[in-house]
Amino acid sequence: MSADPSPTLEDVARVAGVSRATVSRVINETRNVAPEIQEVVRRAVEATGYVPNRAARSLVTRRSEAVGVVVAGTDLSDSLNAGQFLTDPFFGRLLTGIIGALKPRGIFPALMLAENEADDLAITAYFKQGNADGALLISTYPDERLPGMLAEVGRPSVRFARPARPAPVSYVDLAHREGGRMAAAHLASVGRRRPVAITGPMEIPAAQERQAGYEEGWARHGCPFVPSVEGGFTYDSGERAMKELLDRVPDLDAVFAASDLMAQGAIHALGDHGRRVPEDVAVVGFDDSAPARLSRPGITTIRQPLEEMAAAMVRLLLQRIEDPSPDPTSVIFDPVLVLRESA
Amino acid sequence: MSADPSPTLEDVARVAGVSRATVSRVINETRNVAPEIQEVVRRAVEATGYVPNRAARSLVTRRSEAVGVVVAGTDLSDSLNAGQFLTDPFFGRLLTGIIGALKPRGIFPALMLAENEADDLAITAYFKQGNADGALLISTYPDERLPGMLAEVGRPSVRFARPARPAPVSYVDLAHREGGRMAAAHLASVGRRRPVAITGPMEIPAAQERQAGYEEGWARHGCPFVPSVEGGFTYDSGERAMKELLDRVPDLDAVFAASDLMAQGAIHALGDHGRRVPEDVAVVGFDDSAPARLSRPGITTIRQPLEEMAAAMVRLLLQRIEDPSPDPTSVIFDPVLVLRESA
DNA sequence: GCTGTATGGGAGAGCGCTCTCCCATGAACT
DNA sequence: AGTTCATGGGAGAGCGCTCTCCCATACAGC
Repeated sequence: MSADPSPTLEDVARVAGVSRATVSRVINETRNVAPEIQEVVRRAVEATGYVPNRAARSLVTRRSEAVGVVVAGTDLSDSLNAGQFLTDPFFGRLLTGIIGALKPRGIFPALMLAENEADDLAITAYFKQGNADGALLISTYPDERLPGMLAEVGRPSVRFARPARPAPVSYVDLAHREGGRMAAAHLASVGRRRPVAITGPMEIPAAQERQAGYEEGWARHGCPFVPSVEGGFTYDSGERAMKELLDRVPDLDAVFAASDLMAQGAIHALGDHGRRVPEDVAVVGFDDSAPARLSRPGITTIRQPLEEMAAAMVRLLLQRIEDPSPDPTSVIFDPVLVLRESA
Repeated sequence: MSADPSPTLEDVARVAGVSRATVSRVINETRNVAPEIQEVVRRAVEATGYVPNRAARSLVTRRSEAVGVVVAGTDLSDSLNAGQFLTDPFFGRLLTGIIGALKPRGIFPALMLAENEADDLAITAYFKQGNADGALLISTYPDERLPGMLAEVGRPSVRFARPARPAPVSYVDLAHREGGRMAAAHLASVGRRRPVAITGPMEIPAAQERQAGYEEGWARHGCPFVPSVEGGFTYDSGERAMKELLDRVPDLDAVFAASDLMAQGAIHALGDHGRRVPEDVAVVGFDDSAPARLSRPGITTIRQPLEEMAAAMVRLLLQRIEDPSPDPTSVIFDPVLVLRESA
């Protein structure tokens, strides 16, 4: 039933009665071949069950036709946290988008976790060995070494989110500032006047901009100062931050959390303090992840079009693999307000 | 700074003043080489920044030193569901475990989604091309084609969970029946007497066994009949099933849900009907996923040691890649009861 | 009828490795 | 001293492709 040694180009050529070169040309559509001969070759491929050997092809083309997805972050070191992050709906949506965009090209991405410098080295070596032609970088925290290291070994990369410092990397990002503005505008429109914020880690550009947009939005609505506490995007940090804010601003009536997970934590903390959501306090999250949909009350949130962003990352990367000469570029997407019960 | 064309074995050999073969022997530790010469070669590798070309190596060894992780399920077809599944903490923990176990071997797994027959074909072709030496299969639903197709092209596979029908595949699984028993025993031990169950999809062996164990456990505690409703492991299905059970068994005081997500849905449904958890109704989930930890009340659950199971999958697969001759084998792990507030 | 020019096919080198031979050396026996 | 044998190094084939040449043929233009 199964061919013992896989058939090679040579075998197909013999069956078709042509040369190896001709078969190769038909398969790769690399030069004109007479239609009759194409037909004969196709039939021979069918008959032999031929599938090109990727290693042999890669050896001469110097392309692997593979890409890597690198998940970087400072806090993946224990498996629980890493599980947490891979588990983050944010990541799931992004990954699904990437896989979907790659599928038509017959590419399945290799997944790597970069937790420390040793990993960066191992990953760079992996790329240098020719295992993959380029990288899609997803980090929770600004990690600047990898793009440079990969560029060094001639591998382009595309990052999700703008890097904190300039780096040889294209990126896809959201108009975070606009997202923050939308949150403020919505909260103001439902009559709130005592806003607070739970920000993301402020070393992350996205967190800075969400917050800046939020403050800007409130400034426009006549509220020049917004008390805020920094969180870490996680459930626990949201809960803790909310408690602190309730201490500092007992009469608050609106919360913007820079992630849905933090919003969920905040809502639970509010419940513990006897505040009803949204009657007493309105809460807006960020991301539109599963917790936003599933928890009670459903969380009103700012949605990132992650699937489309993932597709853009793939497009950008494949372009740069095809032609490495142009400088890195970027694409910015618009956020969308999703209304649920919490605000 | 960067070597224009990557240095080859030949280059290293020249620098070291030995033959290509000797350098290869040192790098692969494949035969005795005099210590002094080893040293010289190592220095030359260092000096040239040599990294072996994987394609060239694969071409002759017929090994890619890569493995694929195939995520299969019937309901991944729309990106939302796929995102949902990748997003499932269950999957995140498993994937993290796999990546961790593979890392010491310098292997980064290729991720593939199998949603339909075309995908199965594409995936099989991918393996046949020599892109990966073996597959780790994770399916939510029993999918039997892939192991056979992969075996056909000479690629071993290891499955998470026992296949519904016999297949040429090793597997790693949990003692689900024992898990069900533990749930019943715990609920009985906290004084409950009117148990119900929300099962997983009954075509899945794991769902059958959890339920069988649960019923067996209650039978031992003098409760021969346990009303149950079938769910689909999801939040919504848990919510729906709970409503139905409340209709049918208004005086129920214990619920075993075959997944944490369903348990969460059930708890919300109970809340909607004015039942307090755990005062009025005790709820036990399954998996110990993030929702079990994060939701209020925290869900008492049966934990699967997914990280260790993932490591076992990797071990089994690498063994079978090394030596394909032995028949597929399996490893079964024990569940652990994790106490939280819900029961 | 001769040259110029597309057009399409074949020959063969070579990508960077591994691995099987084969050979040189020296130690350990008879 | 001669033979055997273990040890370690080199030569070179060949893995399955792609791609550059080169050549055969056909056809147009003068």
